[in-house]
Amino acid sequence: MIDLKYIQNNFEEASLRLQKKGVDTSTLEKLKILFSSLKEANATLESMKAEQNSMSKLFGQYKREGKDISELKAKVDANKEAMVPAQEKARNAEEALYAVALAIPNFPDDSVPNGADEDDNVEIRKVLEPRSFEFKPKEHWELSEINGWIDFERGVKLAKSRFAILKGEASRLERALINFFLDMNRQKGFEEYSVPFINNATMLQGTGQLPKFGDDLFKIEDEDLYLIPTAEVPLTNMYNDEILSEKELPLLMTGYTPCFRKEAGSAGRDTRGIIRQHQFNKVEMVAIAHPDKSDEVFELMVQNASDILTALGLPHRLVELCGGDLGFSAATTIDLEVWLPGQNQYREISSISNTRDFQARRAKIRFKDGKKNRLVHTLNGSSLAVGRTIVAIMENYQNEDGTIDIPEVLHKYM
RNA sequence: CGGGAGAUGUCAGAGUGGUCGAAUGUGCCGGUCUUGAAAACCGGUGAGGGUAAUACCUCCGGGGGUUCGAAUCCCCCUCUCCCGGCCA
Repeated sequence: MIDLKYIQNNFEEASLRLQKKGVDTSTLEKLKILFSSLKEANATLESMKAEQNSMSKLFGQYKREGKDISELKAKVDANKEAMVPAQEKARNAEEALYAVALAIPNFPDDSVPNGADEDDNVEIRKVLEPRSFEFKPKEHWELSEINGWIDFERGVKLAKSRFAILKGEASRLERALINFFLDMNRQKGFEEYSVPFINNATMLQGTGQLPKFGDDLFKIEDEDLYLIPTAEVPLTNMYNDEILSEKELPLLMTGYTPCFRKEAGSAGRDTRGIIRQHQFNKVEMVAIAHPDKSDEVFELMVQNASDILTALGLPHRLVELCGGDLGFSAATTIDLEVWLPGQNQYREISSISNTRDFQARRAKIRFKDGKKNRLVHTLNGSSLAVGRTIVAIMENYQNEDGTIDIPEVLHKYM
């Protein structure tokens, strides 16, 4: 969540910053009004409560002294009755405020480029030269057919569209990749975790998926539980509502999980192949960092993801997202896009974000800074999306007859 | 899924209607003592909101209720532990 006090005290600046992310001033205006009316309602209610408390204390005193309490009781009863509407007002004000506040995205960093959508993203650099083919490279679903790697039809039969089955060598490749990614992350200092794939609503709110993006989540029937859309949710929220000591920062975590997404609003996009599935595997990095150190950690994460692609011999580029393409919780994001010769384009394979204190404020993750408690910075990034890495290997390592070579670094894993 | 017990500050653990944001111990921070450390002794030490700073408000698993007043009484829920069932 964004800092409401900051909005109140620096409205113009806040409004300008959020415009980059497409939030219009009227929404912020509304938020500001709701915030002041909450403060006003609370002030009224609290002074009534204070009065009630002091009268109640007197009550006890009078009784002990054997004094007459009928007059006091009348006063106290009247005040109590008067408190009911004040209470109602304060509760409504709070509800109204959070309904708006929780749906406002994070401030983008000042360094984030302006822009409306992915066309305005800024390429930072390319890594590795795409190989030149003496034949027309095939797309991964064509290669799948030749090698019998992916069973789309039976995946759909088991669940529904956008589910698939990996078979034989493809399945073993997936397992190898997961292990390879985790090992690479561990070498960079990320501690490995195996976490629940189902989390409750509080945690989803902590990282920003709820309440606004509930439509993208698979919910467990009759339970306050959801299938996780990314390991970012459980890893970050491990420290939900905790106060850390400064010396344990930064916490660097990694974990493999399947991810479940409804892909609402993606109808018609990437319907062929396994680029966009309702269930996919991913190895994730999450960091909880001191606010002054989160930029360093961010660099480490970006470099690590890029190094993994390089080790696999996969050409890729780093792209800085513009304001309009930035995710809800992110203050800054760098995407890694891998070269797909079959598609003849770069496609997203990793997304690394610094959310600053946005998630920390929602999830109440703090650290002791001397005597004070301060919000941490949280960061997350894929290292990497497993399914898309398989696609990238298929297309980049294909031979003219459709067979696929396995990258050198993976040999010991298969 | 059925039966029983419980949920209080870092942890342990008192507290059954007002003087309780909460005894005591422990941990942590600071000090005295010491060449230094330990021990001993002294002091400090929960979270959120509010304020210029005080006041002040909220929080004893969560929600509701009784009462002038609730950690304490009542109801619902969640979780933990023990016993049984089921099961990788």
